[in-house]
Amino acid sequence: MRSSRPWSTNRRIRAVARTPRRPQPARDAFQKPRDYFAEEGPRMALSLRDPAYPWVPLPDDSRPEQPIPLQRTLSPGGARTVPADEMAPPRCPPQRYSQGHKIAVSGTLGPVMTAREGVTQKGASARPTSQWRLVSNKVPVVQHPHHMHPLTPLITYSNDHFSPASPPTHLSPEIDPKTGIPRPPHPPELSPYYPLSPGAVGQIPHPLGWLVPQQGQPMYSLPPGGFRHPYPALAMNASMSSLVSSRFSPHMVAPAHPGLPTSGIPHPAIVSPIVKQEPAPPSLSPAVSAKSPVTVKKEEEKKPHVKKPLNAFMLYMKEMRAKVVAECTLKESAAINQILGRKWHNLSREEQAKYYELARKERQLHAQLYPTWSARDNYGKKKKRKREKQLSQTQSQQQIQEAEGALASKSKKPCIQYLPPEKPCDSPASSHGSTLDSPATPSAALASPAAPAATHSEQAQPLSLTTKPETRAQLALHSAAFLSAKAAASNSSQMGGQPPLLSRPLPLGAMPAALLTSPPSFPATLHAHQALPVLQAQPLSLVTKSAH
DNA sequence: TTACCTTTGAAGGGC
DNA sequence: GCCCTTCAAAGGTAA
Repeated sequence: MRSSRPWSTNRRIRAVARTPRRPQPARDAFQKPRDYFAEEGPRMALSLRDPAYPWVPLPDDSRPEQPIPLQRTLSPGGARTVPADEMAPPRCPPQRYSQGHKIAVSGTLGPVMTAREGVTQKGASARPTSQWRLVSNKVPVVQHPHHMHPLTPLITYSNDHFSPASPPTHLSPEIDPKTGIPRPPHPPELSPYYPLSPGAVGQIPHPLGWLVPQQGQPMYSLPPGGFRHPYPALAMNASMSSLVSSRFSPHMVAPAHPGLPTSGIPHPAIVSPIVKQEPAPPSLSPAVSAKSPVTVKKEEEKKPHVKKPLNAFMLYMKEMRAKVVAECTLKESAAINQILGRKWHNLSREEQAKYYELARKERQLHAQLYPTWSARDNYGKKKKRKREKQLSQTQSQQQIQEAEGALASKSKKPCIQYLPPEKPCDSPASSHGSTLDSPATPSAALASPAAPAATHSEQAQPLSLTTKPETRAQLALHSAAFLSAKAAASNSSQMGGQPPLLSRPLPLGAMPAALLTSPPSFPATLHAHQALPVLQAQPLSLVTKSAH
């Protein structure tokens, strides 16, 4: 059982995977409220407006995994200037990516991240206790036919991310996001995501009023006593009600017990290959336990697929995807996700905190609705080729070098990076002119990726930039290809007429840095110690990886 | 038809 | 406690 590690612990893990362990700094130095991400019920009342809510003020460069533009320096109080993503829309890659090619960067990661990690782990248990799990049953439900996130309409914050000038297409009640065909207007009093019949729902205050007081208008409702909370000790507050009424709406969850009300509205987090209603989990049935393995397996296949609760970034993606798509006329999720990843990093901590809080509530509610559910339950639901892919990402250095050898053969198809190398979306250049904004990454350390980080302080860790088969020259060419007319015009106009960074010839030696879209955030498919020696002299080590 | 791509975060298990 | 793996969303693309 692990505690949640909300601040990119896994990202750190990805980034510094297989890097030599370094002495960890005192963790108290960067502690944020240790129970901020705790999932105990009483702590849910913690408000974002609570002065005690924000993290212990950290200088931006203390969070190396998140490159923060220089003009978006956070004051100790959390005030910020205009974020980059508010200054310029995402620059859209003019060309689609080439599947099978990837550029990944592992950022310099300092001790702060580890400190946070330790804090979160020590702060509080992030998951329901075993007692919880013993109490309730898995709720058999059916999958909601619509794939729209029910939380999305709820997380409409006041900033521009949540109140775009033009509603995303998927939020528009008039245009079908997939077909583009106008669709009948949706009753304003009902959520566009759930065609709940007016008679089936009542009126409740906006669940996220603590976040968006101006949107405290009723959205959904619960029938009086319609939802029996399985955990009386965890009385739902308004936020909880919001989630219950939306993503984990009891109306969408078939009751685990006959006494519970039924609505017939499927749970959005449930995926079931076949619409079914099982009276009880097979594992709990003695009859089932006596069944043959084949039967059990079949029933296992029939079990509803309770999906994982969305994390903060997923919530953010669902919220912003349509906006990015609208701005970029890009529909490929891989490219969109890259943009969103950058935008995510460019969010202020306050903005991210909203999503972390939402995600925390989602997890909490999910744990309450499915106390017996485990993330492990969904293991194997997806095909295993992905696992093979990930294994290839963590292959040995020798294998990587072999892949690099294959790279040299140039036998692979050209790669088009999704994002333009620099400032593709909103990240302004650093003051030192480098497009790589990695505050905690001294260039000296970058220049010697293979060197132990300790030589440059504990904060320095080598960056590595990995790509799938592609030469650096190809990368340079492809980078230039990012200069679409639209992106160029957009950036030119929004950057005071300055030409886009990539519109200028890019020296080959500068490619690694220029290719960085969100340096510390990229998965560490390869690492510094795996970099080719020839690349270690570069500000960032550029390593290639063969396509699988 | 289905897996892959891409992103970050959470969770679980191994060691 | 660290490290690794898997999955969550999404939609075009490739196999």
